[in-house]
Amino acid sequence: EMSRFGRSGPPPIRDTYSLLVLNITFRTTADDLFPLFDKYGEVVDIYIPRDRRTGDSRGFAFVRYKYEDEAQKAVDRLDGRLVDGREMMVQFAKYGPNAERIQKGRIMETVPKPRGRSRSRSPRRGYRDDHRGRDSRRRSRSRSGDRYGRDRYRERDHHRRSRSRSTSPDDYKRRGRDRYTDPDNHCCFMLGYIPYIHL
DNA sequence: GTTGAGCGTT
Repeated sequence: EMSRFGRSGPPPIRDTYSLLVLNITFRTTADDLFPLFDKYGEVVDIYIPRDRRTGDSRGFAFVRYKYEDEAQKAVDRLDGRLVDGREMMVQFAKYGPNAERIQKGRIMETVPKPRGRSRSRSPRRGYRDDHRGRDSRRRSRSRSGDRYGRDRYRERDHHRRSRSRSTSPDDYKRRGRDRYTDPDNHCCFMLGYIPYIHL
């Protein structure tokens, strides 16, 4: 919901190349980063981890590219770059969202090898559909720029909503519930007796 | 209105 590129969640993390961007300001957003990184290739996602409670940036970001050479170029050109008064560090990520080890910003294939039969059937993994050509890539890049604009608006909207969110009477009711007299908690009551049952 | 090593998403 925050700063997404596609419309249905983040793109699949496989077959993308993740860069870890360190030392950015706590107020630096994906909007600030996108134009910088977009210069060097097709950015498929930018994610800035935030504090779950406050929503504050944790001061770093993940920028994902579709192609390795473009990601590499971004590292070469953007590492050490001054952004909003701080020198950001750009490097290939080493761990995935679920702590998978990744190489060159890409998740290592954990796909079990089809042992034995029918080996070289499908195209090899290094395969890139470059047959689309440079032009289609340029065009899809501008389209993602448009989507990006919408997301940017939605991000602000989301921000407004969460700021204006206040404690409702329902919250007080929920909080005031006594867990020993609340009918909804009878199960917990009974569970407390289970250790004393001998069977 | 503050902070500063680090590896991520309903």
